[in-house]
Amino acid sequence: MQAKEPRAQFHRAPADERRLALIDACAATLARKGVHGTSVREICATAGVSPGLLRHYFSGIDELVADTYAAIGAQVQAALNDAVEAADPTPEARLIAYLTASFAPPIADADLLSTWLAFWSLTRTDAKIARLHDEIYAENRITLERLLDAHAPGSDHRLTAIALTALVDGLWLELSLGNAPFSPDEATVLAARWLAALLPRI
Amino acid sequence: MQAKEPRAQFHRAPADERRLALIDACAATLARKGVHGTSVREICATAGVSPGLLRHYFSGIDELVADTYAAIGAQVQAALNDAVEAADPTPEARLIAYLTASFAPPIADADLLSTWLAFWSLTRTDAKIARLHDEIYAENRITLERLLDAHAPGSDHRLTAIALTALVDGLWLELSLGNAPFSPDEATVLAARWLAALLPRI
DNA sequence: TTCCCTGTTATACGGTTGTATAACAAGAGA
DNA sequence: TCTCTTGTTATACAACCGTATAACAGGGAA
Repeated sequence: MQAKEPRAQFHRAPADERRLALIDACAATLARKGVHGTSVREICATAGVSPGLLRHYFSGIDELVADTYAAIGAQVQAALNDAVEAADPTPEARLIAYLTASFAPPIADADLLSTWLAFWSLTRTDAKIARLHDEIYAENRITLERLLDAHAPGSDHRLTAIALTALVDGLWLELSLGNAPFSPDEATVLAARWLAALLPRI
Repeated sequence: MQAKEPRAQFHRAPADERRLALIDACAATLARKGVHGTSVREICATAGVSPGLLRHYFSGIDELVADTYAAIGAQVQAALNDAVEAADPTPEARLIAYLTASFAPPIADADLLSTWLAFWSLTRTDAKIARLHDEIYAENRITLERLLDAHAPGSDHRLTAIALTALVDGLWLELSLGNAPFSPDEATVLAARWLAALLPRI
């Protein structure tokens, strides 16, 4: 005979804290199980919470994913900015630091890539995700253009920033996918070399 | 009252043809619906075939996806090679053609990107997909190194090929995601400029 | 201590998933 | 024309999906 299970104990958390826990759990699940394996139940299990609670804080799983994108995007941008601030205060060192931060943790990370791939793959079908993508990449590009301008003032760095972003993204992708035919150090060398080729000393 | 539906007419196809049709349908579904919306039923509906048939040709949906990756990868490599052969027969023109073919159809294509993202996202969890990825990228890199060597013989082009691949991948990604802040023509200009910076006249 | 609001859980629902299986019929070979 | 192989369909199944709802209980307010 089946004894009736007592209702599980639980803790009432402040709204902000619970929302953040769900966002973290969403990112972790996307990283570990991929888009395919990410469900309401899986996310809530990771967060240690009953499945129904998700809809108490979010209109649905789509909104949670979008909010997770925004949060992860901000984390990445913050990590990049931290790297810049930790570098020597010369324009060139700051620029190199910004470019090469993508080749070391926490940015070069298989989990982060898995999460990011999930966001990319939603860009086609979810307009909100597409808008977030545009915002995040625009901010990234503007930051890079500013650093380029500090290093070589006056000229137009739009295309240079676009190309450097593409290079870094491509190297980051291969590194994070695993089994890359080059090391993080080599990626750093490449970024520095290409920067020097494009921006000879003024 | 429900009249009993007559069994649908069907056509017996050669094995190769049916397998190919299912692979095409799988790619189309991944492109149109994303990983999330790609199911056995969806693929078979796209192929105009009953759901059970998939398992007559593949051990399951995972094997079909892997075979689709191999097929699409071969198509991409073929398109790149076609671009090279259509170019002027000078080493430089062939090299540029290889690099910039990624910025025009059929390679710069939102559908292809969606499919590719699905493959990438499976790399973590599916060892077969990971192995395919390594093979496809290794072949791509070797081809590029050969073209580089024809243009500037003698030196070691490993890192150059890696960097050019990363640059092209990054530009291709942004172009295919849509709303890129640059045009395909600008991407072509960038690839040519960076190539010139790395490989000054011999 | 008691009350009461509401964050949280448990459960239910219809729909979809991947796979298994048996019945059917297309179409080649005799 | 007939037979037989087998490619194909139809159906069934348990497990899972996202969401809706009502009952419960944590814990601050009084």
